[in-house]
Amino acid sequence: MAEKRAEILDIAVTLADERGLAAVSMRAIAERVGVTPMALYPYIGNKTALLDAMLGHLLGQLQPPGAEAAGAGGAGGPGGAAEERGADEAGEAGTWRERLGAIARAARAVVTAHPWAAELVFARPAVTPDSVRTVDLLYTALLEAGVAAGEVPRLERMLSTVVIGFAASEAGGRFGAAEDPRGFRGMLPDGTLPGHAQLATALECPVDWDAEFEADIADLALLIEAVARRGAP
Amino acid sequence: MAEKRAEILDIAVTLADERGLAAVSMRAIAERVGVTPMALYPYIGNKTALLDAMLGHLLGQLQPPGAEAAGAGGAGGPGGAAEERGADEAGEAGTWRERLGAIARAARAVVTAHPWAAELVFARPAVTPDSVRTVDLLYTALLEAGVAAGEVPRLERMLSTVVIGFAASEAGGRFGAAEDPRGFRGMLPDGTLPGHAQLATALECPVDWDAEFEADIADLALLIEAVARRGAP
DNA sequence: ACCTGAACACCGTTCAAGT
DNA sequence: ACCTGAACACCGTTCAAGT
Repeated sequence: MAEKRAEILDIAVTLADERGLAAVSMRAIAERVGVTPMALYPYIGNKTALLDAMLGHLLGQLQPPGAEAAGAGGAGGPGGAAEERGADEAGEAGTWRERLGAIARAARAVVTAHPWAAELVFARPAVTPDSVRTVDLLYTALLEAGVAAGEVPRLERMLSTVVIGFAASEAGGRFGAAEDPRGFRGMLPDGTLPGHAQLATALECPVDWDAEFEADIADLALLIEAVARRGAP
Repeated sequence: MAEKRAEILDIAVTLADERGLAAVSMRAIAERVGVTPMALYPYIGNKTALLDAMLGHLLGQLQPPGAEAAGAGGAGGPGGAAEERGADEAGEAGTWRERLGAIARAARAVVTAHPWAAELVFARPAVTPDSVRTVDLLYTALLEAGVAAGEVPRLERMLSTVVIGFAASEAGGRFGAAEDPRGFRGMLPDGTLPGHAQLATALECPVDWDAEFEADIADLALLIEAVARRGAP
């Protein structure tokens, strides 16, 4: 009963990894399962519920070691290495800075391994047990950093937004070929881009996205310390 | 020739505003235009190009006054009030803090007025002339704040990510009913959520999202100042 | 209890014809 | 130059049958 659901979910995730979210259709899943599309419905409800479950399946892998009990679908699947590295780093040891960094890196690694997740994550509240547990780890880290209780939930949302948004921008293409607007310089009505002009040399070298992510994490930690210093608002 | 394209785009945007992005089909647009679906292709290319153009149409309204020349589609459309308020605030006057805040509020207002934009914005680089101009305003503001040139593009991306991510989370539902996890407390394997427990009172009151957005903007300004103080890395 | 098959109301897009 | 109509290869989902 539950194994069949897990099998369907596993096949759906594999399909998304291989051919993108657009290729995840009831008909395509059914073909791989070896069954009629309609036979899927008792197990997954409908298409929206399937997408929810696929995202939940992924978020479950963001947890620190010890949290993942039995079950959780067929062993492995593609991209498993990145997830496990991420999950290992997201444990409860270390300073709040290390733990926040580990969770952030794990989240980015999951989206890198499963880019289709970026298309789903902004449309669903973090209400699964796995998500709530990750949020709890962030709450604990922020409290330990000295952030006032009244500011913790907001800061958690801002942190998550930066991390998820960064990963989604990478996976989706927003951090694309936009950084060399030289082709536009002449075609603007007023003809000038003063900011770009002042940054000409800085905009010429290609971006190291790993380094940028680390710099963003470091700056967020800086912000958290500043908020902690100022105390309750 | 160009008027027909503008008419098609306007109808597509109106359709998305009224019934969501999923309702924007070639067939539905064609019906409102009063034409066969195939008659649209010479004007818009294909579905992906249509979505690109729809987003571009919106981003054009994020510009400060003076930037919008003639053209730019049919006058008005639904939600015009919010956009115009946003556009008015995003001008070039004031301190860098005021200008950053104005651009951020304008961007959020656009997504609030057209929630479907949130589904598109992470998947497309900011390469249209309108987008590049907005990025240039952010560059200029960051330079004025004293941020080192080598850090400006990264900080611009982080800023945009927070603002776009916040708006997308609101519009998409990520900032949903997740803030009351009391129902989950008992169903977790280890049974405890220490972070949530410490925040019990803070998590009980409903969130004022306008205030949260303003607090996020203020904190980003704080971070910009800290980065400016530390100078080049 | 579990699955199938036909059907319904949709998609985006191609291609040959029309005027 | 601009548009139509039929067709192709898809969708998610309902519903009545099958075993």
